[in-house]
Amino acid sequence: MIHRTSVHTCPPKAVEAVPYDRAMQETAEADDGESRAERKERTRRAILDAALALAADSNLAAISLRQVAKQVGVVPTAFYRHFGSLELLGLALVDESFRSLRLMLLDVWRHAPEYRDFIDGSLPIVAQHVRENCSHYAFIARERTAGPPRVREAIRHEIELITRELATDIARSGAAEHYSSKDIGLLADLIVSFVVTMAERLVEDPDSEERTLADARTQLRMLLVGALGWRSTGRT
Amino acid sequence: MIHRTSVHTCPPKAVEAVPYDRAMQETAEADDGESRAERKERTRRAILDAALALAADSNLAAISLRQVAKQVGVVPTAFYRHFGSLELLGLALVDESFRSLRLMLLDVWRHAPEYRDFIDGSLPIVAQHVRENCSHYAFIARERTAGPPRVREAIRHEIELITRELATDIARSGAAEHYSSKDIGLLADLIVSFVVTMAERLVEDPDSEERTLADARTQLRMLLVGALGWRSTGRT
DNA sequence: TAGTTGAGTGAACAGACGTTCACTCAACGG
DNA sequence: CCGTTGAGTGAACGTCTGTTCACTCAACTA
Repeated sequence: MIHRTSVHTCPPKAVEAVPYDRAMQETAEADDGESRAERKERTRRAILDAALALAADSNLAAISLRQVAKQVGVVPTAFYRHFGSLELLGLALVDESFRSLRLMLLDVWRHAPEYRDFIDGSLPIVAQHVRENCSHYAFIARERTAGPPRVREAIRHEIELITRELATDIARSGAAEHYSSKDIGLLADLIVSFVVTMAERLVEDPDSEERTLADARTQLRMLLVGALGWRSTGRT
Repeated sequence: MIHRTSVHTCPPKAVEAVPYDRAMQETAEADDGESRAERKERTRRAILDAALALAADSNLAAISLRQVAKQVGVVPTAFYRHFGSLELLGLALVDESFRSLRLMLLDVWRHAPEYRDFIDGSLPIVAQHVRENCSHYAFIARERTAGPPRVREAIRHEIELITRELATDIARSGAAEHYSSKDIGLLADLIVSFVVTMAERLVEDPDSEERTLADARTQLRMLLVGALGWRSTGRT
C-alpha cells in the first residue's frame, strides 16, 4: 500500500461529480429535464472517469471503492448500483477503451489501404488517438501487465483480435505474397507489439511525442523493409 | 482494493520465515553459528522474497507492509529495520533483478559475438534466464508500467543502459556498417523492445515456452534480415 | 567481563477499508 | 392518480492499514 502524491502526466479532464438528489430544486426555470435512465448513466460515467483518474496515480488493484465513491461525490454503497466490484468496473473500462480504439483502426484501414502509405498514413492517426484518449491508453498499458487476471485476459484477447485483423489485412493487401499464412500472423504480431510499445511511450512521456513518432517511423520502416525482403521457409 | 485469490503462475520457491529470537535455545548441539550480520541479511532476503511473492498476485502498490511482515513471520515494525518504505524495497528488487540480468547478458555477448549466431545463440540463453528468474521478470514486467514512479523510472533507466550496450555491440560487430550511429541506436531499441515483449510472454504463459520461442526466433529473423537490408538516410 | 548496539517485540493509535442493512423519495407505469 | 421501482443515503460492523513508542536481550566491542 504505497501512497501516491498525484503526479499524473496526461489529462485535466475533470471528473463530473453527481449532485445527489436535489435534482428538483431547480434554481433556474427548467433546463434539467433528466430522465431516471439519464441520471443513472451520468453517475455511471462519473464512476468510470473517477476510477480512470484514480488508477492513473497507481493502478486498479490499488484503489478502493470508497476513494472512487468520494471522488464521484456519492456514498460508497451507491457504487454497487452500477458495478458489482472494482474488477467488473475494470472490465467495463477495457471494453470502452477498445471500442474507441477499434473505431480508430477503421480509419487507419481506410486511409492506408496501399502499402506505400502504410507507415506515414497510419502512425499519425494512431498518435492522435493516443493523445486524445491518453488516460484510456495509460489504463490499458498498466492493467495489461499489472491488472487483475480477468482484466489482463480481456486486454490480451482484444489485442489478439486486432492482430488477427491486421493479419488478414496484410494478406489482402498482397504486400507479403511469398509469406505463409502463419508467418503473416507473426508479422502482424510483430507490428502490433511494436505499436503497443510505442503507445506506451507516448503515454509515459507525451512531451516527446514528436521525437518518439519520428523514431518509431524509422523503426517501422526498418522492420517492414526488412520483413518484406524476407522469405517464408514453411508452407502455407 | 481488489482482493486476489493467489493464482500465481510461476514459482514454488518457498519464502524462508525467520524464527524470531530463540536462536539460542539450540535443540541440537551447535549447527547454527550465525553472526548478527548474517541473521540480518537472512531476514532482509526473506522480506525481499515475501514481497516478490505477494506482489505476484497483484502488484507492489497493492500490497501492504503488514502482509509482508506476516509472510516473513516477523512483527510489522521489524520491516523498518531493513527498508524505509515499500517503494525503497521495490527499488532494491529492481536492483537485484537487473544485477542478475546483466550477468546473463555478459554470457550472451560472449556466446554470440558473430552476427550469424546472434539469434540462435542468444534466445535460448535469455529464455533460460527468464525461466530461472521467473518471479523477478514478472516483477519487472508489472512494475515497469504499473509501479510507483521512482520504480518505473529505475526500470526504464536500466533498460536504456542495456539498449546502449547492445548498440555499441552492434556497432562493434560491424553487422550494420552502413547505419548511422543514431540508427544503430534505433535498431538496438527495436530489438530490446521486442525481447522485453517476448520476456513478458514467457512469464505470462510459461507452458507455451517452446512455441513462444520458435515464433520469436522467426520474428527476430524477419526483423534482422530486413533491418540489415535497410539503409540509413541520415548522416553519422 | 562490563557496556553498547540494534534486530525484533508488542501494545496502542486513528483512520480507511468492504459490505450489510433499513431507509428515503423522485421518477416511472398502469 | 396511486402503487412500484430503484438510485442514492447514512449508520454500523469487524478487519486491516501505516506509524509511534518504550521495551528486551543476544551479539558485538573495547
